[in-house]
Amino acid sequence: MAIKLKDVARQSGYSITTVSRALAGYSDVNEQTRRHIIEVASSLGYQPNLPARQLRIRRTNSLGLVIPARDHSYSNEFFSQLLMGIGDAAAQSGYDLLISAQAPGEAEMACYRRMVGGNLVDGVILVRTRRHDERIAYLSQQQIPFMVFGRAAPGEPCNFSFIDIDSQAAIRALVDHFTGLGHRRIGLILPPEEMAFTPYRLAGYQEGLENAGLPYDPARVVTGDLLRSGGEQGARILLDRDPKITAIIACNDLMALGAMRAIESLNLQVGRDIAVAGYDDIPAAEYAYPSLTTIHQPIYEIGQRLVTLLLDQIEGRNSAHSAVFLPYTLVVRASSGAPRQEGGAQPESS
Amino acid sequence: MAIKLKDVARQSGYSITTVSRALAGYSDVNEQTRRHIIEVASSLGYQPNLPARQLRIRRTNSLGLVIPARDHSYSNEFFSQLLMGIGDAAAQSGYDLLISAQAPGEAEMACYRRMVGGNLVDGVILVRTRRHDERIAYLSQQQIPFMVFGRAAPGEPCNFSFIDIDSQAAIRALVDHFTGLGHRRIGLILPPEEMAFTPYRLAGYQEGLENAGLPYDPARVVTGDLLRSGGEQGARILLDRDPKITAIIACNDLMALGAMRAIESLNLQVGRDIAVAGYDDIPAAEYAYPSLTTIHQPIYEIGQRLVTLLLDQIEGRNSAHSAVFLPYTLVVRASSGAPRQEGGAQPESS
DNA sequence: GTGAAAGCGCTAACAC
DNA sequence: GTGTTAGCGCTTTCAC
Repeated sequence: MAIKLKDVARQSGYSITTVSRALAGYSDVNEQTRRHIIEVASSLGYQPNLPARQLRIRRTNSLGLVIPARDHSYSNEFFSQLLMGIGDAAAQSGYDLLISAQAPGEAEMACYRRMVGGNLVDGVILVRTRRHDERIAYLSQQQIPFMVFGRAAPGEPCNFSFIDIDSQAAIRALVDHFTGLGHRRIGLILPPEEMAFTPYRLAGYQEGLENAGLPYDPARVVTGDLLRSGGEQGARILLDRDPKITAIIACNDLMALGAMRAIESLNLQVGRDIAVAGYDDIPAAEYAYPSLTTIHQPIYEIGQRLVTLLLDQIEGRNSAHSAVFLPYTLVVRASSGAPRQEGGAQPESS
Repeated sequence: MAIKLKDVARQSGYSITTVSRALAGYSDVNEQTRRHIIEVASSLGYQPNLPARQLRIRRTNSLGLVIPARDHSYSNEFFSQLLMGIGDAAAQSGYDLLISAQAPGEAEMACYRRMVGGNLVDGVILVRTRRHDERIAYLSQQQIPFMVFGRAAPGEPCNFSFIDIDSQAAIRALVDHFTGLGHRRIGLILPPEEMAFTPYRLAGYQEGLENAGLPYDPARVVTGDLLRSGGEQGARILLDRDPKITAIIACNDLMALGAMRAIESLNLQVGRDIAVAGYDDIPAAEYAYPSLTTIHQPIYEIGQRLVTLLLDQIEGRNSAHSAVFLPYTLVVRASSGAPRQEGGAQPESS
């Protein structure tokens, strides 16, 4: 049997109450007494039973996080980096992480209900907002503190605290970059429809084209599944529709790698024949194909800030909704060369 | 106030006891009654208070995992891959993960004591065994189910359940590979002393040399910190001691990348002037420098199996200690070419 | 097949 | 400063 408060009480000659207060650091305990009690407790190797405490005080000192199960994982690298930021910040403030891997769907919602309704966590971090996000609706309704990475889709109410990157500006910057180099036929591989950030990225693409006086052609835009395979298929479709495309922007790095594979399999050379750009997902940029232009997001830092802001809510330091936007970085590598063919002057026809 | 058993009882007209049993799926409840109770419970949105249940039944349905804090993180990629395997397998069996990020040291031990002694977890997964591992000693003594990735150091008792890779054979295979290509001056960058697997890797290196009839020269061996910087420094030292080295084996991929950087900074070419090999840490091999020869471990699968075996212990399916060895794969890429210089026939002198 | 009651280990009124 | 006591919400004898 484990040592409990009662044992420390008996051994030290004080009551359970006094022992509890002494150990909790309350001020109304004689210093003498406290020292003695602490002494006894540590000599007995006392460890408080945490579920009992949690039941009593309705706090757990843990944060909930539901990550996508592998089969549906859009990008491991992204989540691991985020997780490290969240984990480090949480641990530094004395919080544990309660994690469950679930694919979107009913089991995922049940997981949130269990964590939140079951009093397992003091707050929740939610990643990758979806359109009409059921999870956010649930958390708001439960009035539990939570922080979100990613604002709501355009037109939807965004009455919750979040951190986001201006992905619209980021994609626009990529397009500007390419048009600046003379590219005029630029393809885009979008994330799935249901992701809240997808419309922002499309908007950024359109703005970039407009900046350069280029027309928007829906045939240059496809949707991928955020996996390598999605990028590969997407690039195939784009090049099939228009073999004269000179640059492809994928909305995450994994799809960009897939696009590169497709390009190579067509016996074209990435960076010479066709430029490719990605977006964040592989923060360890050093490992990535050096010919990939990409948008870098400070994912680790985002994880840390999510925790900081969440703890502000939990510990009552700030009740207002916060909307934080972090800066991105355009990382240009070898692949963003000028387009290969007939100059860039003449307007294109569809 | 959240709905509790009492509310469901009142609303359904049955006692708390019966409601509890009906919901728990006990057989001694009238089917009629059960249906009615379940109906009422779900209409009220009942969610059991988990800390209360945990207190009562002394089970939490979660598994503990302490990961290294970033500053001390040897390799994020490695841990994220492992985490995904662990997370998926745990979720599939209805377990959550309780995670804390801690650097080795006193706070780390306190974390284990809190999780285990505080009744927060039903079992623990421990990664990267150390020499005289205090964590393992603690867990054994507490008699809590736990699984370890990595056996004990040679000569130390290994009376706990673990999964491991035969890293001795793996390093030997790398050396065999290089000597087979004609390399005769092969450097080795070892992991830190305190890691339990370090001696196995050194032994594999020595065996490989012996296989080829080459002498073992301690000057060809250095220790790194498992980070990129450690590999860079290590390679510098090795090349400083003997500029004629034609191959370097780093004991993880990150150090291998560091070694490559050092080589390039000396205006040598990896794969032509000097061959480089790594070991596991970056499972997403596709992203890695294509000129890296490496040993691949099935890290995701190891994570899954760790959970499977841990649950066997927790749920009483198997009480015996298990020692599982999983196979590695030698992945040969561009860099393992033949040595650059004066042929491979003459024996080397130190 | 169902209910009354005890108790898991802790914290927090409240009394002294 | 310290002790008595109630009770957090659940499961589980035990009685009927």
